[in-house]
Amino acid sequence: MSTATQPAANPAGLAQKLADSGLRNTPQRELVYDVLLKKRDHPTADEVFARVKPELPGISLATVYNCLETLVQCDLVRAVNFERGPTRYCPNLRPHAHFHDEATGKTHDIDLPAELLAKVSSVLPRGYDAKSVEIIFRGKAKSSAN
Amino acid sequence: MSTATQPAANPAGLAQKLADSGLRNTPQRELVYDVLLKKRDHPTADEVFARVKPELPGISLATVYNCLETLVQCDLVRAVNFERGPTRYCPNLRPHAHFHDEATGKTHDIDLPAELLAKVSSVLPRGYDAKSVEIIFRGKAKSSAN
DNA sequence: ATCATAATCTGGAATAGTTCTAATTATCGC
DNA sequence: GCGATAATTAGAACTATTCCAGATTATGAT
Repeated sequence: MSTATQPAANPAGLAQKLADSGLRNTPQRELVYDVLLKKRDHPTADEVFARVKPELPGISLATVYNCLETLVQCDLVRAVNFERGPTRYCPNLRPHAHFHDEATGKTHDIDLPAELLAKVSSVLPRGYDAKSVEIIFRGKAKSSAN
Repeated sequence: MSTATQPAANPAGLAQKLADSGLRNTPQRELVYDVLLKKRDHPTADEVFARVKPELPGISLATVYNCLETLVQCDLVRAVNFERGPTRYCPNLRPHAHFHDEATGKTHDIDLPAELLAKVSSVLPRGYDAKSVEIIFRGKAKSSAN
C-alpha cells in the first residue's frame, strides 16, 4: 500500500484545516475523517455512517452528511458521483481520475500526471475558465487490481 | 451553427437504430428524439417532457424517461450527470467533454481530438480496460459562449 | 469556573428525481 | 383482422439527500 506523504491527508491536518475555515473541531468530524482515511474504498454516506456508528453510537445520518460536506468544503475530501448513484467520498488529494468498474461496482483511483491535466485543459476554447476537471473511466478492471 | 455530418444524428437514423436493436418505432420516441435534436441545450427529463407535451399532450413523464433510456441504449443520445443534479441528455455523438458553467448552469460541449482521448486513456495501468471516458470541466464561461 | 453566544448535532419530516407496477393500448407478423 | 408482444400510462413507491426545530456542546469574555 502506498504511504507517500500527502498534504494534510491525516487526522492532524483536520484541526488545522477546520480552524483555517473558522469551523470547530468535533468528535464527529474527526471520526468521519478517520474512517475515510482508514478504508479508502470510496464509501457512500450510508457506508460511512455504518462504519462510524460503532465508535459513536449516538451519531445521526444527518450529521454524517454534514461532516462529509464540511470535509469537502475544507478540501480534505473529494465528492465523486457516478451516474445517479449515491455520492462517494475520497480522501485522496492528489490529482487523479476515477475508474469505475462496472462488474464489481468498485472505484479505483488513477493518478494523473500534471502534464496530462494541462494538456486536457488546453482543449478549452478561449473564454472558458475551468476551476476543476474531472475524468471518469468506466469499464472492467481485470484481475490483479486491489 | 455546425452542420457537419454526424452519424445517425437525425430523425431518419432513429428508425434504423431502433430496428437494429429489435425495438419498435413510436411517435413518442420520434418526438423525444426530435426535441433533443432541435434544441441541443442538454435538457433534463422534465424539460424534454415540457417540450414534448404540446405536440403530444397525452404523453406521460414515465414515457419520456423510457424513451430517453431507449435512445441512450441505441447510442443515439448520451446521458450526462453533474453532481447529483438531474440527468441531462445530449444528442451529440462526436467525442466531446462537457463544460458546466457554474454561474449560468449551462452546459457546453467541448470537442475532443481523438489524439487527446488516446493520451488520456493511456494513463490507465495494465489490466484496466475502459469502455468509456468522460471528462467534465467546471467553471465559468466568459461572455461570448453561445 | 461561569455565562452568554454561536456553532453543531439530532431525529424526523420533507423533497427531488427517478423507477416500478399493473392495467391499457398500439404494433407487427401471419 | 387476430393473437402475441412491446410500449405507454398514471400513480405509487423508492432512494439519496436536505431541511427543520429543538437540544446539546464548545468557545471566549468575564
